[in-house]
Amino acid sequence: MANLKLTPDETKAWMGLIKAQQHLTDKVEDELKKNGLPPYSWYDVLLELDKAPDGSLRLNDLGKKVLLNKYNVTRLIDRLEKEGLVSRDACPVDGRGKVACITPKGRMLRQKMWPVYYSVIKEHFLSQFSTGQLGQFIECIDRINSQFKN
Amino acid sequence: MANLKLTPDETKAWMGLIKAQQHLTDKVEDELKKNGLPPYSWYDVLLELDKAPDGSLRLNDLGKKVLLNKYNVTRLIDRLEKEGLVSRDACPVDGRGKVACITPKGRMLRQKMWPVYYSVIKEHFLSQFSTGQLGQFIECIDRINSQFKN
DNA sequence: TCTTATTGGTTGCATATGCAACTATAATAT
DNA sequence: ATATTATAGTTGCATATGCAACCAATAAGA
Repeated sequence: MANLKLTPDETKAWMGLIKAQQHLTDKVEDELKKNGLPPYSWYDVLLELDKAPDGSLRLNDLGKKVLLNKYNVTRLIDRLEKEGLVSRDACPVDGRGKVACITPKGRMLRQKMWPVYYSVIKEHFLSQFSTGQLGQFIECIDRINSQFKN
Repeated sequence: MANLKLTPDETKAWMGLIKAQQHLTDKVEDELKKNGLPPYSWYDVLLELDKAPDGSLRLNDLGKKVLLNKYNVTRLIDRLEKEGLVSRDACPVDGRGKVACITPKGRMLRQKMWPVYYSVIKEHFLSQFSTGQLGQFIECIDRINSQFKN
């Protein structure tokens, strides 16, 4: 059994990350709501679809991109479909599959959400970095994330 | 109206942060579950209470520390109370207030959760930093968080 | 003091999420 | 080909969260 203790710096780094992300995403949700816009999760999938060729992705692949498990993808797509932001079509190459396809209305909503989202990123996140720091930060973050690619 | 564009690096930093934190907290929840332990949110409040003098805090203050709004604090404390991990007492100095007080059972549970939590932090977070980087990282994160201290 | 506004906390109802079971199709094995 | 197993997606039920309304007590104003 190992030491089981974190140094003060280690604690600061970890707790800091948790709280930072919580503050930031709270702020994003807050601003979206204040502007009468849907939650961030909607933006997240609309963006992935918007970027995808043909504006469509299989639910499964979409789930991996936005880090949602399958039942939550199903239901999120339910809601978006109900609002006419995506359509849900049969997958041509796999009889089990479904693809979500972003509609023009969906693309427009994403565009409308972006400025609000953008301003939070700019004001509360990017503004806190000096020029060199951003690169450093990316390096750390990438290392962490690379563990989770598969 | 400004530019509304992020550079590739800015995007990487932001999206990286979001995904990193999502991966890491998913992993924490995962490991806790795998070990038959309650969710992270329980740990978070048990820790704050454990650190507090007398092991107790006003619900309101607790909420600020764990970044939960009041109704969620009420309900989280409901659940912890039901399990005998905290008691909910009247606040001596304010007739409106309530304090949550951690029980011995609560302290023990926190201790039991710690190694599981610790190992995720160690293995998936700290292990990714070279020595100098941690300090850099803290600096960035602190800047971000300092905006939100009221 | 008496009235009004604020604050701390709780609750009902609507929505969102987790879990396990289920259907249908596809991939693998014999 | 047939049987088995795995994968994609959905659904019912239980739990958790958000929102607005609420109660009770303190604080602020006239």
